[in-house]
Amino acid sequence: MVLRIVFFGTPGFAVPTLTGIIGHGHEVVAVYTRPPRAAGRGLAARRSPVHDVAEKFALPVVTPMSLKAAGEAERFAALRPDVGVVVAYGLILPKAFLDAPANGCLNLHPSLLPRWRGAAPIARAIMAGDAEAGVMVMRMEEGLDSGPVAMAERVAIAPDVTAGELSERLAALGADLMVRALSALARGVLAFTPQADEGASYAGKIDKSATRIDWSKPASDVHNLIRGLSPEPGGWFEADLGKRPERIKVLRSTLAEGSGTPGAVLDGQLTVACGSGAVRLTELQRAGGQPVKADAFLRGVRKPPACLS
RNA sequence: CGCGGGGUGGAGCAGUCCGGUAGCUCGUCAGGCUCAUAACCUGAAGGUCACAGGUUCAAAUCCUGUCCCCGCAA
Repeated sequence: MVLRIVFFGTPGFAVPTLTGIIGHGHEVVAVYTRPPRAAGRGLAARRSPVHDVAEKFALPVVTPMSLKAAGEAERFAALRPDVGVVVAYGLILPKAFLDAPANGCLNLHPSLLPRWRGAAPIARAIMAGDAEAGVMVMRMEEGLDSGPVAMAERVAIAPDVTAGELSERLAALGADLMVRALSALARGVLAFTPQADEGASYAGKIDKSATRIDWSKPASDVHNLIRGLSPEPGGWFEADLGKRPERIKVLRSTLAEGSGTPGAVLDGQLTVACGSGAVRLTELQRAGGQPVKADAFLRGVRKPPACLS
């Protein structure tokens, strides 16, 4: 049975699921995505990754500023969807949207629910030092990411993996999971298990003020911050490399041996002392520059920094 | 027209203010040394200095315009 699907998604994370659904022959009758933002450096309005993909497949694209606006729920219901599929859309769906499709709305969420409900589950899981992450397909209800779960996939979080890498992996696994869930739904055999509320935690948005590296923290915390924020928005520190103090992002690091005053550079390989232990910075990005490996970074610096802040 | 940094052999950078031989640290290639090596020594190749005009005896450098990359902010 071919399902009539309305897809909701915005960033690159949602793209594999959209293309997966299309590839499995379902009828995507509309794609909702956040409107092009007057974002970017100059002013240029930029369309979302999902928007671009939807256009490539000549799918109708809908970009409401708000789903609460008059007529939006009616317009959605008029599409007569069998199911709504939501992946990192960026707007809360009002109850009228959740109830409109015959089978409700399914959401793909990249965490092991009930842990890390909310906005930034992948980054939060890494920053917290979790050993495991995952993706889940659940039926949406009014609570935030609290609906009953139908399918799940777990993955180990490797010691040095970055949020970007993990996100890519989960996006691919999640796309496959959602496709399977939709197949089961089409056959009428998709079953749901309620989430336990004990153990629930919330993954709040990443506050820019929390992206600065605090060298006085334990090395594991520093390392987890760096990789949890990599590549976006990026953990950073400040140092004077010869001209004036500049902001330097750290995209990649490893735990290392050593100790010293927090922020002190302990050797010629950018091993930096933390509150306890040390981390080695292996990929960095200067303001205005491209991300580079540590050796290239050091080659371009007049004097290697001795102390980071 | 939000603020700012940048484009210089394959990589990362200096040189630009104050015009006058294309530099540094690496990489690559060749040879040497070595039991051996990512180590060390010697040598070599590799560049329209983003693009287009202008000024000048002379432009990577000064002037004008264009393209592209990035940090911040939203």
